[in-house]
Amino acid sequence: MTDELEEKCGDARRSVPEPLLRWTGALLSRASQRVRDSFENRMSGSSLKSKHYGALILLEDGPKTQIELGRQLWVDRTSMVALVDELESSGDVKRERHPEDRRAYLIQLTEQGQTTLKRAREIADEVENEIFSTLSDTERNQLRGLLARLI
Amino acid sequence: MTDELEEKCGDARRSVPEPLLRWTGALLSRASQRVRDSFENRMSGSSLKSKHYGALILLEDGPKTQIELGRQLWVDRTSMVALVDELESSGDVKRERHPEDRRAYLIQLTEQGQTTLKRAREIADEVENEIFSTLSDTERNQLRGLLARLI
DNA sequence: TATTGTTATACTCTATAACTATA
DNA sequence: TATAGTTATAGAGTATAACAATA
Repeated sequence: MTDELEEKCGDARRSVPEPLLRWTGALLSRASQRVRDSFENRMSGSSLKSKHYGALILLEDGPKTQIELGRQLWVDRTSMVALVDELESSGDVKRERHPEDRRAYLIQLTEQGQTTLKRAREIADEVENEIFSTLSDTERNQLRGLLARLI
Repeated sequence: MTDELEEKCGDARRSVPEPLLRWTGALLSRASQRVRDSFENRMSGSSLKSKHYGALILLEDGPKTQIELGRQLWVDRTSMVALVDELESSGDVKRERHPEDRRAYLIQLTEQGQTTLKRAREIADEVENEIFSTLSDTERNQLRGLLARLI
């Protein structure tokens, strides 16, 4: 989003025009965009975008092949190459050969990746606090529960 | 999303990996993507995307300049040109000169645009019925209410 | 001087097709 | 034959900068 638009639409951003309120797709799209923008603004200076954050979260469970990571992130295998390249060049993950399948890599978190993940998680918490500031704790959990059920 | 991925991830799509469930950004992003994909798949054959649908909804209230439409849709004025071009060439809107400001156009729905809007709204209702099938009516309204409050 | 609409342009994101090396 | 990873490439989508006409 341009600064120009950011500035001009500062209010529009927080006020969805009434007719759009009835189209849940619009609500979801704005909410999603707001969270992503806020996260990436707060991470500025770092090259870590929300997709990278998602990858780090999934890798915390243990190493995964690019294909498996892509499946869980809903990212095409050809796009996974660049995603992992970026995480590797920032030092947050490394590619290790899969011991039982020489076609595949196992992507794993480095120590630095664990630090990055920790910081990103703090940022993500700040984002939620900002964006959900109008909701009570009960309502935040309600929202998460409802969203989890429709995916 | 590729057919290949669609096929392979048919389940993954509906099951967000547990660690991602805690990051609301991921939930919102998937839900938003699901609604948009479903809408655009059902509209296939037509060139109407969700942004166009949003524009038609807003124009139902009456004619608007491109800038005003862009503000409400959260679309840059340079991107509005193509968006309105597309709606105009499909015959759903027309550009009329603004009577009080000769720099501006007033974009207005054509009769065909009203028909298109009606059909798109039916599709959107189908999408909501599909995606919210796991939620009761009360829960659907709850979700919409919560989303509306955080935007 | 500022704003509306426009073009040219560039950058990101993501998808397709074709390749390699393995299985 | 099929799969993991890769490359090259092309198509959306969207941003920036600069311009003409008008305010």
